[in-house]
Amino acid sequence: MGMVKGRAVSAPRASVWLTDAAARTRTRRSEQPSGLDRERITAATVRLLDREGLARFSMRRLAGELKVTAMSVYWYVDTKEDLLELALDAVVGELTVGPEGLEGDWRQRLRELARAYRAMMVRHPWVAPLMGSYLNIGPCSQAFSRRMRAVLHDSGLGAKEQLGALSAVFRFVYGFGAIEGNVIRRCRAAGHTQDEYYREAMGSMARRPEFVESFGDTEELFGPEGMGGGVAEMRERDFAFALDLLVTGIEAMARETAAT
Amino acid sequence: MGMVKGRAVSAPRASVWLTDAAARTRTRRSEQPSGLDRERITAATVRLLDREGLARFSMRRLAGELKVTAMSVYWYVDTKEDLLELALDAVVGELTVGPEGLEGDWRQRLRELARAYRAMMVRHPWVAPLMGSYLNIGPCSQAFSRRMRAVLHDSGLGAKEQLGALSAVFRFVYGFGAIEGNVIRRCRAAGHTQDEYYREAMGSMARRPEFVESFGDTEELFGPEGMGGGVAEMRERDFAFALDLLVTGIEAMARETAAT
DNA sequence: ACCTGAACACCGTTCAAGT
DNA sequence: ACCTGAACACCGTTCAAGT
Repeated sequence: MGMVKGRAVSAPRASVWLTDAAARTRTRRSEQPSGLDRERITAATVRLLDREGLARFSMRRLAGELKVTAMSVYWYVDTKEDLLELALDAVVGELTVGPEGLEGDWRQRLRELARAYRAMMVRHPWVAPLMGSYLNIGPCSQAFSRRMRAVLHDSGLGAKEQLGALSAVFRFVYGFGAIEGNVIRRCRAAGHTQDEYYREAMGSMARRPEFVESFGDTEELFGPEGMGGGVAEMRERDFAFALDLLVTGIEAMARETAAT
Repeated sequence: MGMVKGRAVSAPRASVWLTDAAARTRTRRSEQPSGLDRERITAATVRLLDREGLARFSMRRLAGELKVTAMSVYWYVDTKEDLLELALDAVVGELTVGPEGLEGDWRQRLRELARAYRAMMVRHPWVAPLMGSYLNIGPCSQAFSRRMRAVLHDSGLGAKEQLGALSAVFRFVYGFGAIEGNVIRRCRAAGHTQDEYYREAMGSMARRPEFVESFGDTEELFGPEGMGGGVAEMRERDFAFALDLLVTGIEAMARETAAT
């Protein structure tokens, strides 16, 4: 318990998922007048975040969406942060592609999981900043992590290396999804397509001598050839390449493990 | 130009760095009464962000730090967003380790650049969320990117692959720095060390049956053996492993390039 | 047990006015 | 050219009160 400017501040919990069971049972136990419960609130949160983005999300707006007073929500959820953590785990729940992922070549399974993760981050551009802000230990996050560990178990890496690779894969995919989700968010805010946005930025840069000096001939890198079929495809190629890099790296490290 | 709830909203610029020269020249042109200019404002912003974090940063607090009215800052900077973008490029400027990085084995140079980048993100835990939010085309960001491209030029990859690898390396290091900077930020907010924080989270999880089921024996993964000398060292190992994975992957892909 | 209204201590930014 | 004060339209959250 600390004091900030005379206001009592209790140390924040690490995560909603670590609150005691009693607090978590604030789910519907009878027919509420408003029909509210945690699930419904979380769903509305996801809907609102998808529609208007993280910056415009507020407890008051959420309450409006639920046709209820802002303060009603606080009966089910302690803070805005907790609510966002719930929303985060909810969309990670979309990644349950089914248990068929448990067989087949580990390379292909890793590619599939990575692609699904990235696709989710692109579908929900507000996920990236949140993912970086929480512990990600909700039930759905854990289920996904378990699947990824199963894949790496089959890679031929040693037990210690599997943990290292798990962390590498996650941060790697996160890095991609975060940047990408962000550009999407910005474009949406500006009301442009990604290609327009990119062209505008490139145009502004080309008109500035420092930038040309720095990038050399920008046409070479970002012109029709370099860009191929637009920004989306360029990023697709980048991601595919990065995935190759990852798989190739794991294979090579696994050979080292096997050799010793 | 759009309308949101009757309020006129002009499409946001892509970046401070893409504003016209006239606007950027709002630097000191004479001795100001308050001694304000962009540089001083940016420096104060970095100081404040380091000390209190992104969440507590506000234009009003910054103004207080500068002993000036909140609105004075707006003479030099259009929006809070612009200011944060300036602060971001300023700390990337810390990465100028000198031109000696231009020779030597590309593997070692890549490792050095990656390590420096990560260290910077750990020094300034507010960088990660911002880095994901802007285009990162300030002069210092570009200088760093140029150095990284020089390194990859020497890796033996083809020209196209070099671009892919550049993106991979950046997103990769970003992923690491973001997660790590975040935990640091949370710990600081809670007034705990990272080890305390980690132990607490682990303790809470161990007391919950679902978690044990999910992670198996948590002691095995996170106990004294798995953790080694604390969280910091565990992350150090993870990062080192990931760096190996990256270098090994690039080497293998370069061999493929050479073979065809 | 659940929901509301009023209030507190904040925000970023605009705008008219001062020097 | 630079800086200020007052004001607008918001925030998250607390707290006492209602049903």
